[in-house]
Amino acid sequence: MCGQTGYTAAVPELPEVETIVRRLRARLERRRFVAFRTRWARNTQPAARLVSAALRQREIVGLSRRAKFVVFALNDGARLLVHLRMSGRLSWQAPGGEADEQGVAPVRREHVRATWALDDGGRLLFEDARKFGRICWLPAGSDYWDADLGPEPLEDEFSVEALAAILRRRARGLKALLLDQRAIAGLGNIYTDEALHRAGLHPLRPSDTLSRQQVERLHTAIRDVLQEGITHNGASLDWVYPGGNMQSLLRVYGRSGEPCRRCGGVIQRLVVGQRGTHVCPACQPPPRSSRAAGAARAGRIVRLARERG
DNA sequence: TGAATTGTTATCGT
DNA sequence: AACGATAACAATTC
Repeated sequence: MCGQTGYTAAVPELPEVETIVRRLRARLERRRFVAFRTRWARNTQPAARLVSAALRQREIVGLSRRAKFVVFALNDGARLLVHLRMSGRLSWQAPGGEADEQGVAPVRREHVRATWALDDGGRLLFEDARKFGRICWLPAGSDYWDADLGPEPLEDEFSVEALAAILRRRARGLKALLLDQRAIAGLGNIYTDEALHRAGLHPLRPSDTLSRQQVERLHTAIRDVLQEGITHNGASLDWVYPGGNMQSLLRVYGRSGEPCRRCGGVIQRLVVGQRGTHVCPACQPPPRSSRAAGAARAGRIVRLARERG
């Protein structure tokens, strides 16, 4: 069970996208696109016929991940980006065969929004129940996209110093900052909650108030939880992203009402920036300001209850 | 049945 | 004016 919440979503974050890329790489690298079709034009930029023309006979020279984007590097220097957003999935279909399920949920034909035919007769399918996913073709040399993304947290450039500078530069709640792809690339709701719990930091803690030791703990927590996610092929919480094992290792996400695995306290669910947020109140003490705000809210609720009798 | 889910963008407030 | 917080929105599932 997931506490009081009836529905959870396993939106692909950095470890899930990395896993998808690794699974697809051998199937796609050195293949050529022979056709592209979209059944939901709004998800494709520029217009589908332009993308189709641009991709025809282009070879995929590299498949990689940047933030939560799947990146196809093409032999003319252009790049094709796929962002899965909330419910996107990419699956490979063998020549003349069924989709390569790898033992996971079957392709839902009605949710296939785009297809790429490959020169070996195989096909790449883009399924996306909620239609929030995006397909974007970038001409050679275009880097405006990359410029808006923060550092990759698993790369060497993401040092303790780099994180300290990011935290110091702005005075924001830690959760909002970690979710901001312009600050750090690749974290989503699950791994942000997990990293903050491991670091013993509250999601509302102002980012510019951390001690050096706390910055170090957060740095370690972010890298460890993402690396662990990749090692376990990501977290599978529902039909969106099957095939991973990380869900059984989560310490707070989706565990409201259950005991903290570190201290035994009860995991709580709050809403921070309109996002469901999971904390251990003992391991992640709220900042003074949020404690005061919480007390004021609680007082007001009590008063209202009294007034109503 | 409606609450829950994310990233982007527009708007509000300080 | 600049920046941070907040709301609205896309569409679907259970």
